[in-house]
Amino acid sequence: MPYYCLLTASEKTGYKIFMEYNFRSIEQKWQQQWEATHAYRVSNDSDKPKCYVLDMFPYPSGAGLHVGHPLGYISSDIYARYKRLKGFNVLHPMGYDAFGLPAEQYALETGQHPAVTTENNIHTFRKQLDNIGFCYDWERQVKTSEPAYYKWTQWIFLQIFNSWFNRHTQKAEPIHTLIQVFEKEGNVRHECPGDRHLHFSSAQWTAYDEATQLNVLMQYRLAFLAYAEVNWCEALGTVLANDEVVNGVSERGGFPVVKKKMRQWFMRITEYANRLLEGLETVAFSDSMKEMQRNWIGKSQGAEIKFAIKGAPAEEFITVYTTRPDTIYGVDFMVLAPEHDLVKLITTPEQQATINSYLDYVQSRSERERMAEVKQITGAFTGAYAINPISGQEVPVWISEYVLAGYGTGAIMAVPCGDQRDFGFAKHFNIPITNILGGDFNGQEANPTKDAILHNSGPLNGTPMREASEVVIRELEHKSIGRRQINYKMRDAGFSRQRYWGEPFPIVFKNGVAYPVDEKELPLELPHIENYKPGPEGEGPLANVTEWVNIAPGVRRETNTMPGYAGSSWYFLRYADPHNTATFASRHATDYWNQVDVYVGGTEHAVGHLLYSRMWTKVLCDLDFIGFDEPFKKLINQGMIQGSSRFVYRVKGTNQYVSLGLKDQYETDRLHVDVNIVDGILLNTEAFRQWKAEFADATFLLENGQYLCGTEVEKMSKSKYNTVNPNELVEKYGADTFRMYEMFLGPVEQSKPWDTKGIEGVHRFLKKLWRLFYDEQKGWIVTGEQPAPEALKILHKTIQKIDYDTEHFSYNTAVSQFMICVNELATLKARQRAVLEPLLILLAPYAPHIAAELWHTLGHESSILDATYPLFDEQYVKESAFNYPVAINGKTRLEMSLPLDADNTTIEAAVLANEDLKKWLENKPVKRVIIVKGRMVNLVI
RNA sequence: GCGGAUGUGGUGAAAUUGGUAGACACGCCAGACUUAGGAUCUGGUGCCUCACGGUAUGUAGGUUCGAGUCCUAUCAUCCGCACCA
Repeated sequence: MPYYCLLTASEKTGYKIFMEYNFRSIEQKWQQQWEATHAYRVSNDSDKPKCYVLDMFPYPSGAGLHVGHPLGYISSDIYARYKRLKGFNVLHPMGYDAFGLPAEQYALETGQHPAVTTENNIHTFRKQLDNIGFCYDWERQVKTSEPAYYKWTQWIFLQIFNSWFNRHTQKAEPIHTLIQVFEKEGNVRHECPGDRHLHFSSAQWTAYDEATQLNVLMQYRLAFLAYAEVNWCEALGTVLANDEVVNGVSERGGFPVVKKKMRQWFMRITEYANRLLEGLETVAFSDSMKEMQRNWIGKSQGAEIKFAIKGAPAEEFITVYTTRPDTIYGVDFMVLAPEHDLVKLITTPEQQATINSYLDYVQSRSERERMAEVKQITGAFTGAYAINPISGQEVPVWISEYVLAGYGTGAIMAVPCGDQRDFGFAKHFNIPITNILGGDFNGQEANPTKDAILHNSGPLNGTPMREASEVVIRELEHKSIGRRQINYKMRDAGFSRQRYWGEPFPIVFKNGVAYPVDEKELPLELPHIENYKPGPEGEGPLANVTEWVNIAPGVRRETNTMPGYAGSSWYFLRYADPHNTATFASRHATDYWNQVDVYVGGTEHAVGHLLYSRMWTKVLCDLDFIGFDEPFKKLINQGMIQGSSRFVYRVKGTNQYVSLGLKDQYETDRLHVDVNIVDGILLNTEAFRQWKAEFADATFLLENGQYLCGTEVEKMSKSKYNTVNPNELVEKYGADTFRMYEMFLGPVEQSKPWDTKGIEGVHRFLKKLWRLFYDEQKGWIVTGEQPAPEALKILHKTIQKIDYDTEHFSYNTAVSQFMICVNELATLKARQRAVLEPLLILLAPYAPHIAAELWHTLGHESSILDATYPLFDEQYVKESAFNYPVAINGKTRLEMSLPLDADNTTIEAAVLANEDLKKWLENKPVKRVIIVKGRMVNLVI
């Protein structure tokens, strides 16, 4: 480590400078120092135990970082530094999820290439991150939009494309093993996941032409092509994301959006449903997080039942999935999803017009709306009747938007007495309701119980529902009109985007059949374009780059790109070996770093990113590229930092603004005002006038000489002017203060609104800490004396608490403990090195710069980053007596100091002998004495 | 609609997991030092009450010697729901 010129307090020059806590020069100095010495460089070879601490990498948006982002980053940084002090070799990398829609949208509006804006944004992010003093090993940075990175995204995609899921072994295997099976025995033992009704023998397989064979294989591949609906906006000529569609029209321009079927790539994640579910048992995610994933996967047990259609050909059935086969006699009608293939076939001529107009209506409805708006019951009768395969009863077939095509079979058997939505539907359309619950159904609402005795159920009458399911399933299977079925709510994950700014697929189509590009051709680079407009027929912009798309006559490249989660599904593996050009990461590196020990990020990724990356990890593990099948051992969810917006009230039609308390006397418009020109709720009126030209002539109606703003907690966003830039706070108070303040706000997992106000308290704490070392007049005041027992006591209490809290991510209480400790040491005037030195090590993960500075001034040549973490010693904190609260009937009345080793009899005697107690006892006899040793005494009278 | 989370002073919160509610801070009040204070230090600060005391953890019940913590019901707010990342 190069020696840095440091002025100590004893030197005459610069004497004054180091009297005060000058965070700016300290932080700058140490950041430069750490960079120059590569202090955060991490090696893949070490004798130390490893620890992998990872942040969810950010999408580098144009808005830059706001105070919400660093919350998780600071948490993980503290943990990483702490683990390093504890003797671990810690991998703590950072990178950018650099592909994405906003950059492309911005390109569309401004003509700037996404690669350029993304690079600019990354630059801004990096500057902001560097300010806060993180211990990232930047030599391992990844950017998902770089060819050197997405080469491996494409490569992994090809591995997934070239794999199938063997349900017998529950593992992915290379597709050639499946071909061998087909050649030997057809698909008798391997049900086709893409089309269950596909059956062929080995003879048939060998007779198929190549295109047919490839089509069949596509139905097995883990990355596959299928048709699915997208939000199609004719006017914009493009496919829209769900959040670009508002109330059935495009967010931009308000044009109508309809659903359109397009050929798309998918990940067959449903094959992994069970393993994703079981894997949850092996990871340390919060219960709520596991619950969310379980619900998303949505495993249910039930039966698939085929209902014949009256008057239709015998081979046509309405197949339904139900978790309640026991209610089969309660089926009063059937409901198909409006998109169901049978709708066209079974609708009677008389009902055709009704059905058509209903289908038009449904076209305009988003899936979200269809699920959410249940109060409004809609539907249409097809005119057809289905025949209950168990009871033989004929029931009408309806279509309704509350049945979704993507879930189950896209059709349900409706049991209104047991299902509230079915009940509402039946009531609304006057469909008679069969009561199979007897007295358990009141006719006013459905009763979804499983504990009733069946009525009106033919031979099942009198059977408890829980037993009936089994009976019905057996009969269905016996008659071949249904079967036991496990169903998952989870759907295969759409993996195509009709966009430019994403990874190109390494796929070419020859006469419409998909072929993988040779691995040697990777990376398949994204061609540079100037025009970001969509291609014909809703294809992505790449379709316009004809020279890139058309390779040879009849040979076209795939023009879709991969979605945002492609690059993020495996990036944690790349950090282990980021510069490898021969493979995505060497087996040596992934074996060494293995699973991420702690993963920190927001709950918004609860299902999407976490499930996809878990799936990719499982595939790579099955194919033996890595040695573990769960990527993240432990997950910490950081809460959202909400914005706290401020409002001014403009008198309608004027440029006059009235203070909060006076606004009701006027008719006003509420306007967001930049929180950065408001102190608490006091508006800086001068800054307001300068904020925007339109406010230059603003006049104010004040209360008590002040302008008070209204407040509201909202999402932190630029448009609400409630974002707070960490840079400004770091500039004003320093990175150490900022880091500790973010942690002081409350538990990491909890969401809370941002309020800058309290930061002063943390800053004062650091200044107070500084004054333990430096006196304004005397300068450096640390001594080598033996510390007082009180000082050692508070030190060791602090060691114990900080160690525990840091290990458990309880950083808010850790910061409090630092404050308590420093307050106490200041009161004790404790200046001894033996107390202050361990305290600095404890503090180093939280406030690394000030800790490093004082450490250095204490005379250490070696870095505090690798100091030895202090050990807690109980002898210093032992107490001999405890101040017992004495309660009567649970109400604390007085306190008594008693020796801690006193036994219950002694305590009881001492308490009952207390004179002050008399007035509380009101001469009533003590019925019972409850003593909790070392805690409290309670007398019951 | 489904799923998840959160409700404690004026504010952010703490509470060893069933045992003295409000630690630590912000803010506010009073005072000291100071040429000055947006520096620093001291004291106070849940609410009601002059006080004695009473009362208090979204609301309503319950279990318990004892409940912020456990149970039941209920209300409110926030987040996610598959093409934002």
